[in-house]
This record gives sequence, C-alpha cells and structure tokens, in this order.
Amino acid sequence: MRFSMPRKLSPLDPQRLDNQICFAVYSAAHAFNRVYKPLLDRLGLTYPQYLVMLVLWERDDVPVRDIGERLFLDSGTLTPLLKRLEAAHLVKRTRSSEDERQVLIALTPQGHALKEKARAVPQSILAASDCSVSELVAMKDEIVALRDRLNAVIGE
Amino acid sequence: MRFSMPRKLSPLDPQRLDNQICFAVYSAAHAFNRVYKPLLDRLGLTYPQYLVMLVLWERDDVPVRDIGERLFLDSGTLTPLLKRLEAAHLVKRTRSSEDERQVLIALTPQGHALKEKARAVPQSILAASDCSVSELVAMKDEIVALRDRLNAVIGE
DNA sequence: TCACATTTAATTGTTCGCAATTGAATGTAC
DNA sequence: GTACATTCAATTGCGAACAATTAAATGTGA
Repeated sequence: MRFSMPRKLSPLDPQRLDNQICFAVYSAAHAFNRVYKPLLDRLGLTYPQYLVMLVLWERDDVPVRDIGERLFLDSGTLTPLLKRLEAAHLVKRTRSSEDERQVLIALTPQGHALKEKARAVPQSILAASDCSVSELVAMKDEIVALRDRLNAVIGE
Repeated sequence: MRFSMPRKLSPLDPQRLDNQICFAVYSAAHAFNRVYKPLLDRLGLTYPQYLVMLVLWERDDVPVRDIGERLFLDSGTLTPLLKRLEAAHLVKRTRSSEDERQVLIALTPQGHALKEKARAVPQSILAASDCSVSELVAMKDEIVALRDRLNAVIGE
C-alpha cells in the first residue's frame, strides 16, 4: 500500500484558499468598498446607499420591491437603509394610493442634485482599477454571467 | 447653442448601475454567499467562518493578525467570529507566552475533523458555477489582480 | 360574499465589516 | 533605565445582509 501525498501541499488543492474564486470575488468586493469609502464619505453615502441612488437616478418613484430586484436585496436590508436616506433628505417614502401595500421611493430635489456631485466617482474608480475600460467591461460581463448562473441555481 | 443628449439614455453612461464592475463584483459575492449557505449550514459555519477555517486548515497555531492579513479582515471582525468558533469547539484561543499581546488560534480535534466533512463543498460550488475549471481559474486570476491593484491604491 | 392564498413592507434577531478607541505588552531612543 | 512610540487584540457603535415572522392589502375561487 502506497502513501498518498498530503493534500495540503498540492498547489491544485481545491480546499486551498487561494484556489477559490469565491474568495477572490469576496475580497475584491471588500477592496472596492475600501476604495469607494473616501469618495462616498464626501457625498454622505455608504456603498449600498450609493447603489440605491444609482437605481433611483435611472428611474425613481418606484416601489421598494423594484429596487430590491435590481440590487438582489430584500426589505430587511432596504427598509432601514431607505429610512436613513429619507432622514438625510435624499428620498421620500410614500405609500401608493393604487396599492396600499407598496411604498414608492421618490428622489427629493437634493437627491436629484446629488447625481451631479457623484459624477466624478466612476472615473476615480476607473483610475484606481489601473486597467483599460475594455478589459474592465470584459471582466464585468464575465462576472455578471457567473453571478447569473449562480442565481439560477439558487432558484431551484 | 445645442442641447446635449440626456446622459440617462446613453448605454455607455458610467453612472449606469449595469455598467459598473463594482456592482458586478458586489452582487456576485452575494450570489456566492447564497449558494454556500445551505452547504455550510450542514457544517454549522457561516461563509466568513468557513474562510477562517480554510486558513487554519492550511496552518493553525497562528496569531489573529495572520488570519486577518490573509483574509483582509481586522480584529473588530475576527475577535467575535473566533469567539463563536471557540464556542462551537472548533478552535482554541490561547495567549502566546512569548508575546503576550498575541492570541494564537489552534484547531481542536473537531476543527481538524471538519476539514474532511467540508471536502465536498468546492465541487458543489464548481457545479453551481456551471463553468470549466480553466475558465474559473482564469477569472480568479484576473479578479485577484484587480483586487491587488485596488488594495495598492488604498495603501497610499 | 366569504374563505383562503398571495403580495408587500416592516420587524426581530444574528452575524459580518469597519472606524475609532482602549489597554496591555513590547520595542526603541536617549 | 526611563520616556516614548508601536504593536496587538478587544471593545463600542453603526450600517449592512439575511432568515423568519408579522400584519395589512390585494387577488382568487367556490
């Protein structure tokens, strides 16, 4: 009987941290968050709040549910976050008259105005990425495709 | 004087949510987390706890600081997490006798044993990714390179 | 109409993640 | 060898993230 190699030493060990794409994604997400932090501090936003604002700058007066579907977040996350945005006078929460179950989220004038102040953010991120736009777009598309395959599995 | 196109309609608008690689990474990280959840529930671990166990399965009896450097996490995150792993009898926390500032984290026999039970996890993730190993490795390397460039900017 | 299911947000409780601070141990300069 | 700075983990406080539950509004079927 032969001894097997200790798996720990194999560079291809699927249990090694550095071989896991999930950790690459996880740690990259945190790295992005740290780069965004000082930029968003000036706007008075956290990163998840910035994502909500991006959604609303495209179209506002939408129910909480629409924002959640766009960002893959549920009401347990969004309700308190939106209340903080309301406290910051960036959005207004109004219960829909047509369907009293829905709460519609609309931008305030300050909320709209913040879009202009936020325009410099994406280019700062691009600079920090130290990478061509075409490379970033290609990576983004690959990551989105992977995300969508993962989400498809969850729905089973 | 001409009117400019409303930026909102441009598919290349850098302020559009779907054009941002950071959101791709952010949402992919959450998708991974949701795929991992049922697998790790059986092991009694959360995803960040699983990452700590991966580090310790490679080498244990290491200070908290080493785990933090490996995972890009600080003591504010790790201290309570490690206390929960200790409460689950997976690790033991001991203050170093050579340097009383350090707390060394060692696996218990149950902590070591869990590695075998966790061996099926990476292949389940691979299956959910619905992607060839070589493609995943290529993506992982790109994402790690991006993460490291972002982290380099933070240190400035 | 009336029972029942579905939809929608809000709520509660647990766990991350990080900034900022604290306190103890260690290292360094003079 | 005594000030001073540095290192390390722990702590506090706040904002996500999500599971599970609740409550109200709406939809559906008999």
